[in-house]
Amino acid sequence: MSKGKKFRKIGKTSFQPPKNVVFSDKRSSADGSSDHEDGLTKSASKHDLAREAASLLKVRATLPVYKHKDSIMSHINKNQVTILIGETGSGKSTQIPQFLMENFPEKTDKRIAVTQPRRVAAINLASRVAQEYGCRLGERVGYSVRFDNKSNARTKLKYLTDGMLLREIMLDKNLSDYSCVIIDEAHERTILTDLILGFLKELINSSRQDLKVVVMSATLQAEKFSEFFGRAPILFVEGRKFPVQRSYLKAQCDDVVDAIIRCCVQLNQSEQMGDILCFMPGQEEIDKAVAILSKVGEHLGASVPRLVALPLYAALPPAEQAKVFAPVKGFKRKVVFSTNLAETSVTISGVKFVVDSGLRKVKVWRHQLGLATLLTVPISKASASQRTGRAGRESAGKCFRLYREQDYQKLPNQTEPEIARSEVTSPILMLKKVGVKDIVNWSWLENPGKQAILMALQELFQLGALDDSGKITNKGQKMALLPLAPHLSSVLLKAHEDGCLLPVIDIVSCLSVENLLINPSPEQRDEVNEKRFSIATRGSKYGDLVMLKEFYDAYMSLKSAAEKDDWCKELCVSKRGFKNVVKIRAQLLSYMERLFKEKLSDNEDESDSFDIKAIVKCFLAGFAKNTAIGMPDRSFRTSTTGETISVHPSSMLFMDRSCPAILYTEYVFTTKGYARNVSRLELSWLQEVAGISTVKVSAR
DNA sequence: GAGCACTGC
Repeated sequence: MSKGKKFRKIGKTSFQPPKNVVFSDKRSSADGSSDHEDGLTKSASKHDLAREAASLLKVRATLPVYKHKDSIMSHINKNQVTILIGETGSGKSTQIPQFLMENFPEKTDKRIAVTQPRRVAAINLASRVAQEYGCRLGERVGYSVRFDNKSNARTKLKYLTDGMLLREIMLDKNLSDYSCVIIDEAHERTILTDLILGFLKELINSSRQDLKVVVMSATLQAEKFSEFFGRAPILFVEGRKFPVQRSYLKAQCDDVVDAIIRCCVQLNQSEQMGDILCFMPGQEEIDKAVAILSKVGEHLGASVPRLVALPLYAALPPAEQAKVFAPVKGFKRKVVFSTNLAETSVTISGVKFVVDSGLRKVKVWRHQLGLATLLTVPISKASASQRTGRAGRESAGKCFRLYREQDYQKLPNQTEPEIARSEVTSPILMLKKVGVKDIVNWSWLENPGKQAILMALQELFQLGALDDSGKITNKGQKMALLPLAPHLSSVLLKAHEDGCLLPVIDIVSCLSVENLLINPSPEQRDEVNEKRFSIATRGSKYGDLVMLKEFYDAYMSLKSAAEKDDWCKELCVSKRGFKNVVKIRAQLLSYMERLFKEKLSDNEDESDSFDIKAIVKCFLAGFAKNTAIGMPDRSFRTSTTGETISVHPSSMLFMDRSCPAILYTEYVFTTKGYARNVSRLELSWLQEVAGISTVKVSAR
């Protein structure tokens, strides 16, 4: 069958989108906080809501998807599964769900789910659609993301993060609440969307033949989704974006930072006003580029705009991130040096020029070694096109690709799906939770491979989540319901068993937050380290897990928000991170109470009295394979493969030379093998929990 | 002896 045949192309539209409709993945700030305005005052009357909706209707009517409503809906109505390819600005994420709502009127008490890979997107889309629909957010139209649920029993249209829908699947594998599930941004191929698609396929072929599924994606990959769902029809709706002129390098460059700086300086002289967005692989290159460009900028003539260099990456404190969104005033040009963060998660207005290094950093899981490697690799064509598109959001733009056209041609079409290069213990525990027996032959959109699956099954067996026949255990059932990686879940369950849940739950909560401890700048480093050591008196000997507990206690002992803020600043700790820790802790505690149907006291006097050995042994239960033994030459060798591993410089134990052995929660290979979140281990502790069973489990 | 890309429950 020819590929063209299956493509039903719907409509063509011209440029000039009204600005306020291009908001599919827009976010106003980078702090990702869940606080937001829904744009409606609480006292807004029904009349006001209706009037606002009516005025928005004019804008909606100009959207490509809206114009082709009838033909799109007739396809969706006729087929159980539809693949909808909608380019940026087509309006698919806001309109299609509303069309479906009109279709499934009051008679059914079921809902429509729309999934998004990111929280902010789910929240923003829901509030926009509530406005268009003319209801208060959380009534007919709502959303549900972790820690923030604005939906009720009457909610018909619910935007959720895909993690949230997966949780719902864990609790009700038939999704009996829903009549229709829309998977948005499917092309991003996150592990969670891939899993949902697999579950949906199984469902519609068994107990839910009435369930309607729409897979929405921004770019191609349509064939893949269509084949997966038994040749579901593919609809294509053009979007509205401005043209972006692309140019390539004539000769290969060997220094990305140098090439990017040259490009920015040249562009600054020859091009009209407009901000620059540079895509770089990581923090190291970005910090370097910012420093160089700031210096170079001092020597620019008065006839060209001043260059304002700004970094952007996830580990950057929110206040620093916020700077990239502020427009620059006067005869100035903003130059943002960003990681992949600006490719999908964040939109910066004012960008007219994109400079693309063609590189990104990816974490690749080596299941045979049980370690993650962080690699700098060339991007895919799809990713290059996405980066380029960032120059055409508001007007025509230009993209400078710092590689040759022939090198572009050699790039893979699509980015490798995340699941193909990740640890699959958590996904497989989810499959086991919903009763999948044959994991290898499950309906994987991308099969992670037999070896990866076997390693994960063995891992889950060792954690006690599966029995020796591969069946999920009672413990495994509980682990699957905890919002944690299986290893951390098993730490928590062990802590409950050993009666030291409270201190361990504090530490696990801290470990659940990325970038909780910010890497201080070289100038601040000694001072900050000294302060951290003075607070973590026991952590300085016993390591990072104990340190996290001491930090948590210190943070909680502060009364006012101002004190907390100062404390965070002094110790270079993320204050948003710690707020999250507190939320996660409360959630974990309530989930544990529900799992064990008992009140787990939260008011006992636990401060200053935790038992370090007991705590570390709980972590040993979850991370038995993550131990290394000290060698006479003061290096460490992993107890599994005997490879050399170093304590990461961010660890409390980096300078320590006295540990007989170490336990760590993460093993990452960058320039060399590094252990992160390191704890001191006495050899006797290790022996007490040794004797790891090595019984093989089958893949069935 | 000196450093991790990005999400989500």
